[in-house]
Amino acid sequence: MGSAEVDKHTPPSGDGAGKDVLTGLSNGMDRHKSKDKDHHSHKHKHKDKDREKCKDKNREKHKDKHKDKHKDKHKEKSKDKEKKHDKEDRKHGREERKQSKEDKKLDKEEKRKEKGKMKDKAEKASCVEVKNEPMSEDDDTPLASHSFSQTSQDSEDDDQPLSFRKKVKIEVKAEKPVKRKAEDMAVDDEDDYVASKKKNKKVEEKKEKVDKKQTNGASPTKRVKKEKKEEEETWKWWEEEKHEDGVKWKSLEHKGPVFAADYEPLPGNVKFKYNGKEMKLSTAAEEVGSFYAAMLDHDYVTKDVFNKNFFKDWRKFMTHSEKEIITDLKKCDFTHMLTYFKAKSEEKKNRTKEEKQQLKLENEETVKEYGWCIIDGHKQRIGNFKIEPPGLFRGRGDHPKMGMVKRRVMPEDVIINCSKGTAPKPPAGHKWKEVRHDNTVTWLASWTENVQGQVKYIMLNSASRLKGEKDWQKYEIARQLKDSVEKIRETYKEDWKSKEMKIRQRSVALYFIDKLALRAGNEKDEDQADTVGACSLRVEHISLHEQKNGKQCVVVFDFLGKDSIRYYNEVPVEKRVFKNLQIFMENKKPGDDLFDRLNTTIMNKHLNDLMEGLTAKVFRTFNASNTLQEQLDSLTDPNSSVTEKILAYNRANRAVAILCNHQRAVPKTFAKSMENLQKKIDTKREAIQEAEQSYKDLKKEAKKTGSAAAKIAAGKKEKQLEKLKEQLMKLEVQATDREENKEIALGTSKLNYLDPRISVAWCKKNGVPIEKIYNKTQRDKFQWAIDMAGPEFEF
DNA sequence: CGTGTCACTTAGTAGCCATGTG
DNA sequence: CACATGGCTACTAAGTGACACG
Repeated sequence: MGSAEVDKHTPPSGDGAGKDVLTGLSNGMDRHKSKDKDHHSHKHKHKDKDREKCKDKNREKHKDKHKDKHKDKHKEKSKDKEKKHDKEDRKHGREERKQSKEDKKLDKEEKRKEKGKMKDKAEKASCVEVKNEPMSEDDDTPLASHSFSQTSQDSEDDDQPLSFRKKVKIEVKAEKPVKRKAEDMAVDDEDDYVASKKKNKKVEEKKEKVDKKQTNGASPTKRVKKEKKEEEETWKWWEEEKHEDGVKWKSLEHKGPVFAADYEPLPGNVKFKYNGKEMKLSTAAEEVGSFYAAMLDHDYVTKDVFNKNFFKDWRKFMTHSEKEIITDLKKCDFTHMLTYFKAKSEEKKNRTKEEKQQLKLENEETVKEYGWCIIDGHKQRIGNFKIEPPGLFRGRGDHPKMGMVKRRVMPEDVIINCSKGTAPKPPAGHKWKEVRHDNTVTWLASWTENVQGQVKYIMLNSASRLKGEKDWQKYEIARQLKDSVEKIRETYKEDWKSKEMKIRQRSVALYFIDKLALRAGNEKDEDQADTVGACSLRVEHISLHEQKNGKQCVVVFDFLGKDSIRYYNEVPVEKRVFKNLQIFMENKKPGDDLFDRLNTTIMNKHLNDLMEGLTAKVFRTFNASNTLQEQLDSLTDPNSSVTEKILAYNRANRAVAILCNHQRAVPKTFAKSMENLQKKIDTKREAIQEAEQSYKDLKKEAKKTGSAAAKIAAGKKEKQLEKLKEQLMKLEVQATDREENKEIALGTSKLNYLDPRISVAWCKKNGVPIEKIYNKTQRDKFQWAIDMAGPEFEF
């Protein structure tokens, strides 16, 4: 992680903002962590007790987890590299945040008690007080000094800070024997299905072509025409009628997932040493130990949390006597194991062609057998048909669970979902955990992973109908937003003036979501990395500057978002927003929620009222696609070469990636490859000069002598020169492109945010082959768009 | 209503592999 | 032909958001 992570934490370049050295974190960060511990575990106990009431099964596990929590609490973190400063700071902030949340909680509880008595009074009072929340209109007086907190303190419930988010997740609970859905669903094999219970709200798209779809593309003529391979790949599902609401398929048949290969014990000559002495480990302990050994070169092993988690989990796999001996990870010597693994992978690389061929074939075989399913009569590719192999959990950022052992998944853990009567056979000697026939979901198989306790799914590939249709629908909603966004913007701007704190917070958060394409920011548990989005921003994540770099009312954002990617941005905002932020931050500690009366549920409920189907993430899609469209319109010169057009496209794409903060680690080989490219350019330049010279000479000579041969030679040279120039141009374009791209990932936006029809239309309009924009997988994923968008399509 | 569960999308990266180059 | 290099795919973590339940 190390270097990569550091890279990530540098501000994104290119949008003109954010070049500063990180400052934002300094505010109040030196605060102390401490005491929170007690509160914390207290909380846990409560929770757990409650839970035990309902589900006593998990008792043991929970106890176990308790211990974890305690131990993990004290992070000693001794030697730390400078680079980690800000991270450290964050951690402190977090500790404090926990603490302050605890405090708030207590506060609130007390209040609640009182409330009973004072209810009537409070109610009356609140009406008044709400109105009294300060919000200076246009005047310039800073509001920072106003005190609203007093009043709001005792005001009624709905203007109270939301209750505090804490909830320490259920640690991997034992599976409860779920069945329900499958059962109350009277599924009949062939083509009966239950209408969904969900209400629908969907985007009705044009679905005229009902005629075409006499049974699933079974029309023989069609088949014959397509013949050959990918007949199914050209299944134009987008011309067919949609399933009725909530139903995802009518028939589904597959072979079940592929399990990870069994563990192969190390050969006897590969030794593990403890405290300098060789030691033969039991198979289980060896397997888990080898996970660690294989990561010895990785940055993870320098992290305390990682080591601690690993060691603790590892011990669970040891025999009694091993446990007794191995008590300190530091005394473990895995180097021999690592050497062995390295040698093995080297060996792998050096395999002969035949061996490789053989392997490839075998691979193809399993894909053929397990990589496809038949859904509604069509063969479709499965996205991930292999079950995740065991290993060490690699959480991103400061993940409290990094290093924990991810257990091997057995058939007994796996739930199969398919049509009745088509269940795949479990591997010999095993049974499935369950077979269900739920056609309201899209997954083929699922299991619960032990580290985070989340369900993992086997689903279809993105080229499939199931995924494609959803994707299409996503963009349709985004386009709808385009139509109403102006009104929505007016509304939230109006709301900045609202008397009600809650509404002002909501409107400011929405402004961020819209303007900056921030994510919604759901609440997170304490046992996940500490990252935020719009609704979960904390005071410590922004700083306000009346004046910065010649701009007024600048808000500096500096926080870790999804995947612990840093978001840094300096944004000039409207005065009203600025003032509101000042108020929101008043009397709060750095670790407190900026929008304490807001969460994503509230936000999304509001959004849904504004437009059916609207949620926070739609803004990201909309803004991304809209930006692309605008950028393409303005950057594309219809008279330029294809190369230049592609550069323009990439630039537009890049603008979106910057908007969405899609970063990547600078490729390790970047500097070198850049150098090489530069060299090439230089050589090319020289070549051009030479060519120019000899061209001139030839021309002169031709003029002088008038000989036809000389003329021809000159003409040839001219052509050559042109060619060279073109090559140079290409190289230069490539260089710029690469430089501008070094820490920006274009793929994510291309794949998830940009309506493919925009790109398709652009290609068609500008005579750019679609292959220049989309590779094979991408073309597969976007078949629908490629097929239906003409050059005139506009987002 | 708060909380947990479930399903599904979005995300970055490791490492494989095709490809071009010297 | 060996090798570097960049592109792509597979992988899986980490989000969002709907809904059920007590």
